[in-house]
Amino acid sequence: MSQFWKPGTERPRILDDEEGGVLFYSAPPAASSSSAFGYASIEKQRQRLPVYKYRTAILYLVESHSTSIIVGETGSGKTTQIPQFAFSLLLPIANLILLEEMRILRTIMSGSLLEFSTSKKQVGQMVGALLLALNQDDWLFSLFGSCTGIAVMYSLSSSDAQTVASRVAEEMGVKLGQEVGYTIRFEDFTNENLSALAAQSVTRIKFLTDGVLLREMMDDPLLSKYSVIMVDEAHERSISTDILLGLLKKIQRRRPELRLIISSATIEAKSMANFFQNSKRRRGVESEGHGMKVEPAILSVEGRGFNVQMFYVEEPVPDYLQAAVSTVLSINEQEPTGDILVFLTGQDDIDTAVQLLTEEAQKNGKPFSDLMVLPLYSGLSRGDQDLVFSLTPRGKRKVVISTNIAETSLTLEGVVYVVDSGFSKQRFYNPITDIENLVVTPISKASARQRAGRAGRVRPGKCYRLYTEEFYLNEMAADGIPEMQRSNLVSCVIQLKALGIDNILGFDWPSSPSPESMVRALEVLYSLGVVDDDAKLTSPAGFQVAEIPLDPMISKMILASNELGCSEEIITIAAILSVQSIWVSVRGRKELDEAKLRFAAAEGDHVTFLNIYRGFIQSDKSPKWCHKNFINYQAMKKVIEVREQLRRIAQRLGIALKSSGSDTQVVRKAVTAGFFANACRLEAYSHSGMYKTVRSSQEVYIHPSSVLFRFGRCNVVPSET
DNA sequence: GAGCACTGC
Repeated sequence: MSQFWKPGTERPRILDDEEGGVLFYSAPPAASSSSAFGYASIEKQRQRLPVYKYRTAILYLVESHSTSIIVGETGSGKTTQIPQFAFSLLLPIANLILLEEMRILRTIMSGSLLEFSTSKKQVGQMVGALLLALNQDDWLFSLFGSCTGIAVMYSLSSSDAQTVASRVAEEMGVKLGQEVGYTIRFEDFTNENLSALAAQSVTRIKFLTDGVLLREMMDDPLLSKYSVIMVDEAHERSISTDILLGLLKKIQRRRPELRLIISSATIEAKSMANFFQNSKRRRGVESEGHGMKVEPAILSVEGRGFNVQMFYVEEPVPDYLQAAVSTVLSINEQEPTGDILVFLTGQDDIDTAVQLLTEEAQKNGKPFSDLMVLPLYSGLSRGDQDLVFSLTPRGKRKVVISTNIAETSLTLEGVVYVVDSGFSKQRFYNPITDIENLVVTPISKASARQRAGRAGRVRPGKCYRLYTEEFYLNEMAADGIPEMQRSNLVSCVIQLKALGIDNILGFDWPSSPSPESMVRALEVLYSLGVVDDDAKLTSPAGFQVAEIPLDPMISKMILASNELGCSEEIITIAAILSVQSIWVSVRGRKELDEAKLRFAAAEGDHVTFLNIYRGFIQSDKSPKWCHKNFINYQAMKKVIEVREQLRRIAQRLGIALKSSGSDTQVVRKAVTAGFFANACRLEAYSHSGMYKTVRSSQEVYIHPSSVLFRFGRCNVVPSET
């Protein structure tokens, strides 16, 4: 069986890192063990992963610390292996725990964060002791005694959760959806039916997205089904990650037996440790009773990437786009084969660079004709994105020009050279004007390292940084600003409210958002009537809005459509608003504009969306129809999915599905009921089409992507009703 | 005349 440390044998050593505070574990490589699950070649692959030789160490840390922070670079194998390690701790319980006990335990553990009482905790310990008695040989099992023992890991994107889950299922030789499963927005591929326990096929390792885990907390605030929770890629610091980290810290106080594994990049590890350290001081004596270390453990696992040689420019470059293009050309001239990945900021830059390089290639003949230049950003159609993953033809060199989608979300094989502009587009939020902006901003050191690492996946690579070494060392921020501090917090605040966290300003965040943003979010929620004078969720509107997995302004619009009798239309609009864009991105704008005109409605974009949706349905959801009309087929498919989900939720909330037919006025009233906070007035005598917001007289203009941009500048925001 | 990247029972 597993090789974790037991009392009486030599204890693994934990060493202080010289750089201060970070603990490294020095472990002799584990002797290769025979696999319990066939698949020899897969087992060999597993053993080659750097994280594999830390197996004993990781098991030891997870047993003896309530929080373990694993610092692992890309390619270390932490995402697929650590859940399996944790699983081996849970396995014996799986065989012993009885159905009836599980049912009791669920009841015991499902109290809310606020209502959890001592007596319940005592029962939990009692059952824990019972399990311990069943396992006299192994003291470790008491640690997990009061749970059903499902290890969880949460992953950043839904496609990650899917691919990682199926990989892990394969490695363990089990069927996906049984012992190993995943849950993402539209797919629940798990088996949590307790009667499946007898058949041993109940899901014990579940991969899910942050959003799903947050939703699960609304029914089960203590996440009582899980005995180990692993938060993967915590350094990315998305809003959901930060909310989760704050909540998990709270849960730890109520469930000292819960084990957290946080996977993070090096630079963030210490601040993460500090965050979890603080909570335990307050907990004090209580945690000692469980025989666990109070301070979080940090373990560092090396990545499997190859060495990447760095190059910097000697002088700052005046134009990173030009610099990127000429760097690509000189790599192509001077360096041996290997694909090139260029990081720029956005679609505009990327299309320009692609055009420049393609022209250059045609102008110069060989060796430039061997270049295969491809753009990569999320707005591309599926087909165009797939080109990037196609094999590079023999004798060709692929040049992928990308946004930071290639930094974390997508991995390209075969890249040997990285050209890093040093910039990315980031969202910034101004709570005073209540406006979110995308701004080209210098990246952080953490991002720069991540980008460079992309060059070392297949063999030693080279990274060309279009900024000076001095800038990197002295001026670049170590980490990016957490999303929480750059965003509108309306959705975030209502989620916390729904979880029973009323003191938003006093919440223990990994990094606090500005009080202005939080106050602004509360203001909006108050004006929507979803929180009351005491900032508590109203009933039923507040609870209903929290139930709908959309921006509260959109949710309010859906509620309003019920009384106005246009819910069919409004859920269509809500579904379209929740996808990125239903238009394909085209370089030549003329055809796109003409296509838009075919659907454009004088009433504005929302009614235009309805026209498009109806057209799509009438075409029998035809991809051809989409292509003809410059509409993104993948996006429309998602609209159908989201709409179906919203329809179900609406029905559950008692919203009658009703169409207003050709009456668009009620539709506009419903839109206004949700979005009145954005109302603005056309300035009299303004020739530039300037509007001012009703709330704060902020200058605003119609966005060029709006149908109203071309249709003349009529004031389309209906007066409040 | 313009859209970094994700997510949601």
